[in-house]
Amino acid sequence: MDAVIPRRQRIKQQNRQFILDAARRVFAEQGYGAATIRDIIRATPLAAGTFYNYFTSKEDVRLALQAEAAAALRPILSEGRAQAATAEEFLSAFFSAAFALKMGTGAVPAAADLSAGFADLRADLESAMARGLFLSLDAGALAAALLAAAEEIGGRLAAGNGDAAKATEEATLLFLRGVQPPA
Amino acid sequence: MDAVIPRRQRIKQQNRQFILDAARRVFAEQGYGAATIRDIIRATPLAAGTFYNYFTSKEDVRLALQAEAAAALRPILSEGRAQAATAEEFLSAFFSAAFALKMGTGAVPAAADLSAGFADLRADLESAMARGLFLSLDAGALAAALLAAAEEIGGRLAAGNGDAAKATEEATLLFLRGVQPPA
Amino acid sequence: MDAVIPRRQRIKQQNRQFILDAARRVFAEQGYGAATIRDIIRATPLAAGTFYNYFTSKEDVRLALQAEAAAALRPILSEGRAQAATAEEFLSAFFSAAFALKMGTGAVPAAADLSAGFADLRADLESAMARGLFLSLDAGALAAALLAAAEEIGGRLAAGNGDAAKATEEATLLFLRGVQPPA
Amino acid sequence: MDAVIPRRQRIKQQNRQFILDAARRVFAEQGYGAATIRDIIRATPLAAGTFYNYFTSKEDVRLALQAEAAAALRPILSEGRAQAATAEEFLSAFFSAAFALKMGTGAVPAAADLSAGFADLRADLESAMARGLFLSLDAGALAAALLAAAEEIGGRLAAGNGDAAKATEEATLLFLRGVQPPA
DNA sequence: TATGAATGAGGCTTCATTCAT
DNA sequence: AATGAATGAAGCCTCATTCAT
Repeated sequence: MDAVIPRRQRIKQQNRQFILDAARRVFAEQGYGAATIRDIIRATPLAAGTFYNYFTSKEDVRLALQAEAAAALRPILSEGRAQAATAEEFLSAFFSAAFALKMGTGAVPAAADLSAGFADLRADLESAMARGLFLSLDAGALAAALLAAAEEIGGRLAAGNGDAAKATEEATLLFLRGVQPPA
Repeated sequence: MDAVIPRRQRIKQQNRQFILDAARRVFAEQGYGAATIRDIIRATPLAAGTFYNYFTSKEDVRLALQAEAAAALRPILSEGRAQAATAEEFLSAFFSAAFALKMGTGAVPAAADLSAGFADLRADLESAMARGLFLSLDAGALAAALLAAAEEIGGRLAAGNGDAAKATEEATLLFLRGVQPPA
Repeated sequence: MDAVIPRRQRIKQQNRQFILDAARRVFAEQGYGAATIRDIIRATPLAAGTFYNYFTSKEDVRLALQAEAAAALRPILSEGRAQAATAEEFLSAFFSAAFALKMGTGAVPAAADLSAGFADLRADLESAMARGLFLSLDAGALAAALLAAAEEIGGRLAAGNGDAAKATEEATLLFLRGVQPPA
Repeated sequence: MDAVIPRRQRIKQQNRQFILDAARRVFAEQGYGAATIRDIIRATPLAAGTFYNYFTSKEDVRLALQAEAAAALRPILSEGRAQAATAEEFLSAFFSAAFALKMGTGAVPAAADLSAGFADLRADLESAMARGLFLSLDAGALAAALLAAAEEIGGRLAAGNGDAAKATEEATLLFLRGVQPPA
């Protein structure tokens, strides 16, 4: 027999999700700063006052959204990296997952903000450096560079047309061997 | 004989600059979306109505600011790259100029948005690839990756503590040779 | 056999009292006008909707509170006056009881609004005038003056520091013999 | 030639007065706590936002109103008392002025809140006590009692029908000689 | 051309009240 | 009865914009 979830609670959960989904759309369209709470509830079947039964401010929604994204991104972004035996596998896994996310082909709601994965990526990089997979660089800076590059290139893929596989390959090579032609 | 600029016109020019400078500060502090025209004029010695003698909207100011930034950034970001004889020189010149800008040590007002230099960088990269300085990659993607990395790492430098010289060196090496340890 | 009060009814009585007590506090703190029904229920362990099982409006609560206060004040304020043989005893009994109430040392919940005792005081005064204890004045005006003075001076006692006994004596003399120094 | 007051400034002054007058009416009708800023501007020919060009809050208006009342009341309430040679003259001058104010027969806008005169009255009383006109009592308590009585009795006069002259006489006698019948 | 007050739309938040559970 | 979430009206305040001076 299925779990008997009380109806009230189910609706509460659903309304909360209405707001989060609407906020994701609105933030993506207008940017966080320009978005208003009214914009969010207007993108919802709920009444104005109902917003405050779930969140206290726009910032509050953003934090919830971030937590949600982090929870969803973490396993996807991390899975390939943990098993990577070489730097190439690591980078390839990272860019592949990141581009999939940005292009919405992943299982994760669109408008994913990769920055949610910063801490994980950094930790994975430090671990990989310790294992000798990577040169020892500033892991924070490298994580920032990888995420920023993935975000930008991924955005370009998502916006126009582009081949995620080829982009993954190029990005991997870029960060693997750099731009210097072989001597 | 020096140019005789009528007094009226000089004041006009000055007021326009008041608004642009205030807008740069305000946009940097609050983000473009969250900023209001009132915020801008409040950061100015001018009266509310005066804004509309110079600009028609917040967007209008943003475009002017972008044009200004592009004009100011172009020579600074480009100068070293044009003369670069090797990829290393090219990258080093780029990151050095970019970090200087982000840290406000450059001659350009802070809060510089590096994206204004995208088109130039891309062109420089294509030229460098043609000359064999760089591997032939997607120049757009590479420009995006370089700018994004510079923006992120530069932001980290500006925010906390960091050594621009060392960051320049690391970033240069990262993009020059990649992360793969020598065989 | 003791009265067997059904449990249900006991709880109902208790909830009603919760609301009345909370309302007294809230009205005292914010004033009747500024207080909201939400303020009242928030000062209660009850849920929002429950309020409407007991009262229909803020005004409704106020009336109930007033009736309660009148019922509680009446015997206290009246007891001494009824037996007073002289004007001095009358006034002394009145001020003593009033100040005790205002200072919360009486048996009655604080924040007592003395105006609830107006009608009684007026009647007592008329009776006392008829007995020749008092000069024949406008009993309504005198009652108003006595209550207002007691309220003000009592408020001063409750707020700051003050000696109720001394204040009672002074107020009694003030209204007994007036401010004129003996010839 | 008359003073040339710039038109803009005249209108500003007028609008400020619109708001103050409206606020006085609204506070008198609904009480300060229950009144809303919207109520005030609705009682005005001005637009909603205009309120904030003049005041920052309801409290701000109240303070301005109080200052205005104090400025208007001070000379009226004080004039007779300063010259009073006897306690009777003092009290008579006080009650006469106070009742005139409350009944709106004075030159001062109605809804006057006598409490604005507290500090002055207290000072006058202390001075009168020093001159031996009054018994030495707690001047603060006496001022409170007089104002409260004047407010209450004055309110009764204003509300219903009443003879201010007779009320003045009775109140004067009450505070002059007290309620005790002559032995 | 600069000023700054007026305007009313619209965003934020809380409220009274209802009603399914 | 008690609960507490939903509703939308309404209060608070700031905004973009206009326009008389």
